[in-house]
Amino acid sequence: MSVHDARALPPTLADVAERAGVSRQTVSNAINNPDLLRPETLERVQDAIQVLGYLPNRAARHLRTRASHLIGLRMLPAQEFTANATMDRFVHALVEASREAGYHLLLFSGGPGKEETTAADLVRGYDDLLRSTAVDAFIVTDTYLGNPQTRWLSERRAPFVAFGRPWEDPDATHPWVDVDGAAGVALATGHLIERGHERIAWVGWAESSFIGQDRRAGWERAMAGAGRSIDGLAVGVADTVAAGREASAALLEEVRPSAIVCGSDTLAVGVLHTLADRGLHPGRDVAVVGFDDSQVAQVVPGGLTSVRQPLEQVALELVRALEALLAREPYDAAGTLLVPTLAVRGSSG
Amino acid sequence: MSVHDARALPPTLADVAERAGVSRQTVSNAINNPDLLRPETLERVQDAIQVLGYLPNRAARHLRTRASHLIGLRMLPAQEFTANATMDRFVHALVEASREAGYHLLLFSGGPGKEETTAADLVRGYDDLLRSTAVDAFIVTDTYLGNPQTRWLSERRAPFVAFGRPWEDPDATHPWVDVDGAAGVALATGHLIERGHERIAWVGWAESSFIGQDRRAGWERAMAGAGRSIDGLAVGVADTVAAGREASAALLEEVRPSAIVCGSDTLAVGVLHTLADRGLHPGRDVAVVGFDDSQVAQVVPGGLTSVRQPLEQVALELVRALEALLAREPYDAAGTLLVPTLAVRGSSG
DNA sequence: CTGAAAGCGCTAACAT
DNA sequence: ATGTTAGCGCTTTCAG
Repeated sequence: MSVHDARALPPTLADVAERAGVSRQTVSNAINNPDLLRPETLERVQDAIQVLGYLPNRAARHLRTRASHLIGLRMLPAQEFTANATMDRFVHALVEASREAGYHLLLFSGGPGKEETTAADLVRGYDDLLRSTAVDAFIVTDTYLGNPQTRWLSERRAPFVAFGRPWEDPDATHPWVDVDGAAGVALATGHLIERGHERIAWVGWAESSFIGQDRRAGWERAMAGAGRSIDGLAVGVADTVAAGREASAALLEEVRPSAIVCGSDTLAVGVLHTLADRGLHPGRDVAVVGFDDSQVAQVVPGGLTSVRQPLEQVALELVRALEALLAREPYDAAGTLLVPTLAVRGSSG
Repeated sequence: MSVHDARALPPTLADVAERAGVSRQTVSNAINNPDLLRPETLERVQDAIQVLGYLPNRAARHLRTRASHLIGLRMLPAQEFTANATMDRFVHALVEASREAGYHLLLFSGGPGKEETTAADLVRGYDDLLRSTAVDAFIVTDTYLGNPQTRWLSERRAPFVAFGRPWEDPDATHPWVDVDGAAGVALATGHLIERGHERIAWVGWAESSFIGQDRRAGWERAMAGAGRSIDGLAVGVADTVAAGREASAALLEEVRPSAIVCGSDTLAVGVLHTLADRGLHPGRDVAVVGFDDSQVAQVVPGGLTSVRQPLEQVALELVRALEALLAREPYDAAGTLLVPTLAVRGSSG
């Protein structure tokens, strides 16, 4: 690979054609339909491509084929710490997954500013990219916020796939991939039951979010499956460290659970604080499990056992769905539900 | 904003021109050189644009103007936790900053795989995007790895700006923005000195990285400025929690510092582990300061005081430099050094 | 199997 | 101040 001055214009099809002694379309065919060429010609063209370091001009190709090979992903402003970390891990996974499919990720941000957030503003970023034909499709991540994006994109018949179930709209027909939160929490709860815990409490979100309900359902299911009562063992609060701390303090006073399953690592960290306050040892005195396997779970003393979302797999499935969608191939499953794993660490014994 | 079927082709210049009763060029001028139009005509054209929901086709514009308005950013695979979190915060900031300048971020990933990492592989992503004219410029973040990117891009005369000083090549002429790690650590150390600490130890990286040396220099400078000896108070280890834990345990045995400044939050977490092991209270018995203001620093019980990089400002400066570069405007300063702040929490008293 | 012609949507350069 | 012409680099007809 020779060092080629980037200010000089890159070689074009015509340059390659001239060097190989063929016409431009033959070069085009060599790239897009190599089977059409006689092997001998093909090799000659490929040599020329190699020597010149030719790569098709994306703008020209995009203009002609109406395919940018770009996927739009909206980055929300920094949020609650656990949610953000998950998103960031997801972006990494997505970059890899889309690369293998020949796509690049185009990042854009929310509305025009924090001040006004009308319905139109909420979809502005999507709308602009769509109308300027900047991306081939979107990957939508914030389906749970109850915002109008998915519906708007559907109505507009814009190609997109979602990370997250269409909770509020069971009739939605777009492809989606989600992680089975209930299964993850059931896994965590089962793990604690196996370890002999009887009174396993739940500290989750107060907001009646679908995700929160889903995760809690996993705890209930596992408890019921083991014939355990859940009376007074559940509490719902805001998703903050302070709330987790207070809620767990009250639980320890009142129902004295031997283990606590949390709806998020944020809440679990709050529980760990409470244990520290009282000189209790996580895992020995009270077992604790979080959700999301954040960095905090990994470095906290002794480690925090946590449910880990298979984001790499989510990314892979999403890109696969997107490819099918853009190729107008029949898409067999509307939605895919992936099962998380449990990262077991000291806090569960 | 009417809901427009995205499968139908978006309106073009010609559509707007027809509706406004002008030529295509006039519409183009209305968008790019509105001053050339008579106010009356301009308004008519703008109305038509509004009604049709017209936005210029990016591929066509890109092809014609040779400007994609895309900035390439390479995402490295997940790394040590602190470094990753910083990168992710930076990406968020960059999305915002570039939006305001009319740019979007194009994410791409490292080499073709983990197996082979030849020199050519290391720049493959950059090379491909450059040759296919996919991006206008790059923002390079991993200048400290000693990899050939910056030099390669320079030789190739590809437009780029760097987050990070050209440590190894003082003759480099590309624009860069960096955070003054030494100043940050000096700030932290000064903070501890103010609080009356005499024996302030340093736990940093063993690897002779420039960044590590820079940060350590800040500690040395502050200590010297206050007339404190640093004899036996510095230790360099790998950037892991375990290493920070062991190093601090040894320090506490041998030189009994009253405060410990760390080269990273990772190391600081290790120090916190050691304190917990010995029943010591961070901030009361031994003060601890980290670097990077990671999420862990924020949620650890009592909180971890930490040096915070002004990444939002870094992003802003980088985009500003990039705009100047692409406009071939004179760039006054080759490099900009920004000063971090200190997020004070319980661990420093 | 290869080549010639047309055109994707836009803007730069030149007419008027 | 507005219109006309040409062409950015590519692929998709359609002929040979």
